[in-house]
Amino acid sequence: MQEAVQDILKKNQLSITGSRVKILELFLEQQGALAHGDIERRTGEKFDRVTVYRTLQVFLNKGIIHSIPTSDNSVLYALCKDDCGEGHHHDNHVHFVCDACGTTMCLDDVTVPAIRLPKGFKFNQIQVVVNGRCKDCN
Amino acid sequence: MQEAVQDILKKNQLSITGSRVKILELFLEQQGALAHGDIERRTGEKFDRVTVYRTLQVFLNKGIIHSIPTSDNSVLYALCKDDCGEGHHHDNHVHFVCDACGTTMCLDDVTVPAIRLPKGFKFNQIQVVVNGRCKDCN
DNA sequence: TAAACAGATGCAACTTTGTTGCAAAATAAT
DNA sequence: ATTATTTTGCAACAAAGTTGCATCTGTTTA
Ligand SMILES: [Mn+2]
Ligand SMILES: [Mn+2]
Ligand SMILES: [Zn+2]
Ligand SMILES: [Zn+2]
Repeated sequence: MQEAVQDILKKNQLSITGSRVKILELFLEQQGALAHGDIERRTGEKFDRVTVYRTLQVFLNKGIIHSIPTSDNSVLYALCKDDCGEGHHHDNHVHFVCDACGTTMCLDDVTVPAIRLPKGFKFNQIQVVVNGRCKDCN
Repeated sequence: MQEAVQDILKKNQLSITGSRVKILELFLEQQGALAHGDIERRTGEKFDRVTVYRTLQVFLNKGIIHSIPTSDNSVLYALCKDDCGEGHHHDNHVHFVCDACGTTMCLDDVTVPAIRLPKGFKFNQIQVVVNGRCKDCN
């Protein structure tokens, strides 16, 4: 775990600091997605709110995490698989939000389907967010 | 236009007030989606911010408008087609965000595709948001 | 290893966004 | 026209996010 964290930071040419290590650990030891608020709480308010914002921003830019849009206006973050890098995100998988337990997760094995757009439209990225009940809440 | 607005409000058993009429007009004379901020600006700050919030909330509940999640955390609203009602939304179409001009629109003719979820998952709603270039920005 | 450098952090102050209670005003019903 | 019901605006507040700047920490170099 410690190793994995350091690897990721080094690979992305980021200096190894307390907040980055701690926040990355949170993502690694968690299967679901995390909201900004979750992170603040689970770091035990050890870091300034501003630092958390900036750390997440850096991770986003480097392609270490990606953001997941939700219908209730909150932004969630989840780890990217290793083929994402600075600028390029290749997270073409479906996201699932459980209405019962609230968990939001990446369905890495469910790829987003092709969409036929009207004439003249060019697509760049397709986001699919599914609401429902996860396998633990049935 | 005036008639259409009154019809919609009456059909939904809403009293006809200045803010409701004005905000509904905005939606009718606009093809794209509107953010809360757009609405405040385009009503000329004529109504209190709180009133705009509450009006949008009422329209949402009644199924007059629906909300569109975007990757940058902002919530957009667009008119529902007439088969939506209190509680039930039937907006199973794809939403498109133009990276060039920023417009967000409903692609009413593009229905959301079926998604094969893993065993044990039950879906309720599927949101598809496509980024790219609209037909005016090519 | 120590000094120098670059980058990250915390703090304060601020902006923007959203919420709530309540009295006044507007709308609808009688 | 009077009454009853909703809606509105205000004020006060809470939550979320941003920015500049001085200080501190991690990294590099000698
Ligand atoms: Mn994901
Ligand atoms: Mn729509
Ligand atoms: Zn669940
Ligand atoms: Zn466009």
